[in-house]
Amino acid sequence: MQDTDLALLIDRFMRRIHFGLQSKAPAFDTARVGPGGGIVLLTLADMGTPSLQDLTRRVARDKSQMTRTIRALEAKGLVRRSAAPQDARVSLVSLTAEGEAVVKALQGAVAETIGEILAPITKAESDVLRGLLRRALDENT
Amino acid sequence: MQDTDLALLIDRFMRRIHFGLQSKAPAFDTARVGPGGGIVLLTLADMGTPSLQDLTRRVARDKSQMTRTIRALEAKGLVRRSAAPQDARVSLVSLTAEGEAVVKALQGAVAETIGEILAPITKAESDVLRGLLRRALDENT
DNA sequence: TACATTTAGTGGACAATGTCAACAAATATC
DNA sequence: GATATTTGTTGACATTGTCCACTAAATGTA
Repeated sequence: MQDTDLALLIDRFMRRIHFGLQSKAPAFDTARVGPGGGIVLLTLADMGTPSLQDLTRRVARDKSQMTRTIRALEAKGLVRRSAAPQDARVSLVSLTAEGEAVVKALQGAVAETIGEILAPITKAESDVLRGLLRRALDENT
Repeated sequence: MQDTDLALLIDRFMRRIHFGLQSKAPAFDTARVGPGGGIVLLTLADMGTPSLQDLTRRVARDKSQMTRTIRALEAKGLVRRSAAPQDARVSLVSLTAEGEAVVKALQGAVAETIGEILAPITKAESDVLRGLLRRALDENT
């Protein structure tokens, strides 16, 4: 089955990124943010000030997990929470100045790692790759 | 940073697959093989009879983790180990008949899930996607 | 042959993450 | 106003990841 292959490829890509970042750890270990925290920080940089729930949906993790991840990031001063004006249930999450600095370092390390992985294909092709993934993932739900 | 986006997209894709499969669980829960076991089984179907080490490298997991995963699959009768003729250290892993049956069910579920995720793009485009990923991941190391 | 070195796999211990269910508070619905 | 739904929190537990030490077999080297 061809589609099965795609799943394995995606998994391998994920692990490659993981290992690549790990090997660069000393260079970007700005605040002992693990993989989980890193994904949340990068996503936050992309979303601005989402509610905890929107953030949870975007990264496709469990609510409870997100509560704990955010609390850890907050304790490190990288993230800030504020109550939503119109709805006292929701809490809005955003990066602090310190958090943004960590994000910059993270982005550098991730970009470098991705660059290494994508070395066999051209820049134009990697643009195609990104475009296809974005269309597939953004458009449904 | 654009490349950072790609990392987040890959992560989201991975999670999508995960959730998609989970929602189909009753249909393919042939032997209570978790995500970890599933990846190993699918990879085995692709590799034939690799050494434990080759398998470990391919799925990019830790040796010790692989030892345990294989043992669990073996206990379920899905996988078989044999000593390598020329080198008594290495143990070769392969699917049993029962294992192949489970793989077939898995492949069906995975293909269905991937199909749903890739709905927004055409078949030709998904071929391009797979081709690019394969070239990026297969060619280096 | 005798020895050190490398390689393949195993096992233990612990951290991080995933998952599920129960829960309080705020809001929406009727 | 009574009830249901949504948002986030907490607890408990399973799965997975990671690191390190260790055995046994193979390889290299004197």
